[in-house]
Amino acid sequence: MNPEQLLQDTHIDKSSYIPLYIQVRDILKDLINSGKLQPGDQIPSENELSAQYNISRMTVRQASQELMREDLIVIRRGEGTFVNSASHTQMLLKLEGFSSEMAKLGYRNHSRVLDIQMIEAFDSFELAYSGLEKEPGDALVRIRRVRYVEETPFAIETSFLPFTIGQGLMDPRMADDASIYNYIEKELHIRLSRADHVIQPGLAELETANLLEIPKGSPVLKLHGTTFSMKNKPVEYLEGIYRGDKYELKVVITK
Amino acid sequence: MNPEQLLQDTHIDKSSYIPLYIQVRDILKDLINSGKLQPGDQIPSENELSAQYNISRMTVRQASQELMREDLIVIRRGEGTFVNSASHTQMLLKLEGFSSEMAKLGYRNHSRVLDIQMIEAFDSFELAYSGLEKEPGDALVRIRRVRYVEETPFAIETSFLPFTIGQGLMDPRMADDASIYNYIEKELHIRLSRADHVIQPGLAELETANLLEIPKGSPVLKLHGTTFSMKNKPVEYLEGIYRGDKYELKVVITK
DNA sequence: TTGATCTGCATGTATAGACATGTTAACCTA
DNA sequence: TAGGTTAACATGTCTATACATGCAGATCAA
Repeated sequence: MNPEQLLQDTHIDKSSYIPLYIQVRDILKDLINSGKLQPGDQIPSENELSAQYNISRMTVRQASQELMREDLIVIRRGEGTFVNSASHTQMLLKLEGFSSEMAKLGYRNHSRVLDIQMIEAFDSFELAYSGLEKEPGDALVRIRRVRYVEETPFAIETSFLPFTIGQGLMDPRMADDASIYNYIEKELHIRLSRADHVIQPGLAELETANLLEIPKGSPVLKLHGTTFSMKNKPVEYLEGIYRGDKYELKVVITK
Repeated sequence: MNPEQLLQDTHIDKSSYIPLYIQVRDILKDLINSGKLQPGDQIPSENELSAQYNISRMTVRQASQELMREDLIVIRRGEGTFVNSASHTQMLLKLEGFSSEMAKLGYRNHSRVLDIQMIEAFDSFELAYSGLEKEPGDALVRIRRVRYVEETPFAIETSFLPFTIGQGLMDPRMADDASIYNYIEKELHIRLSRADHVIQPGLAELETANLLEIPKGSPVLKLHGTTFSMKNKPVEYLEGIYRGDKYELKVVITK
């Protein structure tokens, strides 16, 4: 559908008390929600929209920036603006690395490496769901760590990395407190963009319980998901088990 | 500390390849993280900053808008811009109402009301943490519901509402499928803005397990928190228990 | 003293234009 | 044909300015 058809029944009211950028934002939102714009579709360019409604491009940008923050669209410089295909994602969680967050709050935290191994993809059942998209037999590096705040263990994290990324972490330089994300960003110069994770409740099994120093069967949060680079390549599949009594998910829900 | 002292050692580099608004953003971020600006402190006004660095006010605004989105500052029109006191909030979760979300995915869902009662504040231990800020003895309306997807129960939700808001829900019109949020927004014309929630894992107790049709001791997600109106008044305190096998938290983490 | 009004200052919205930079596809050339 | 260049177009950054609107404190009037 060309821009004229798409926007033909839309209009803005310059005399309205509703800000113009809100009106534009809502027009685009409606087009997406009504299905007239499908995931992946390109949205009329900023110049087209500003011409269509006779408003300045900066005003259009205010609208599209908001939609980008809401994850309804993705904006690609030089290319254009598109309806986000992951628009069924119901929830959005922003966070920083856990270490820096805890450090900011004044807690000392560190990790203890349980083991670092080279394994074959599909050794682990969950890899089938990992998004790492490895062929069977491809090499992966698996790192298992226990994470502590002060002297209390609060999580077990198992990272699966493609061999090209993980090999540098297999040598003895991989000290207990090395940050995998730091290594990927600072040493390999791969910039990370996002992670898709799923969080579920679970019960601590025996080995888990021992490592976390809690009774077997205690409630835990289980997390698994994939971290992606800026180029949208999966760089890590993570499984984490977090103590329910020491770890809670703080959440601010906004409309 | 006056603006001159505060900003005296800061500077921006107009010839840098780093965008000016990023430089300003990071200066302010540093002032906050270093403690030179304390929670509640007022940040130099947009005009002061634009004069200080000899950049346009729109560029300053780009910086402060980002910090606002990161929850580091609060901007109050007519008043000024201040360091956010709740800056320890680590995570941000966006979501829509569950019903509309499930409906969008094609699932039929409904609720069954267990009971609706008028109670006194602090009848429930958790109310002390609820943010409803009621005096002891103030009247509250408590609504307990079991929520179903198709014919399977997936959650028990207990809502505590201030009497002025909840009283309209106590009459028989409160059908099983009435949406509390719909009622508040459509009938009372109170617009909702955000909710602060905490999510933790737990184990299903006997009554819970029976209602959710799962074995006693099964893993569940426990949620509690407060929903706020646009005017920042708490309108609901919610406790929810979600089946771990039917409910998972889908999460997209972004930088 | 109380209440209403005014005023200064803060942020909110909007403009029209300039230049920078990333992406793609068409084109040209060896 | 393969490879490099260019042009068109997209978004990114930035300016200087204007007027609107919200808030708080000062001022004035009953």
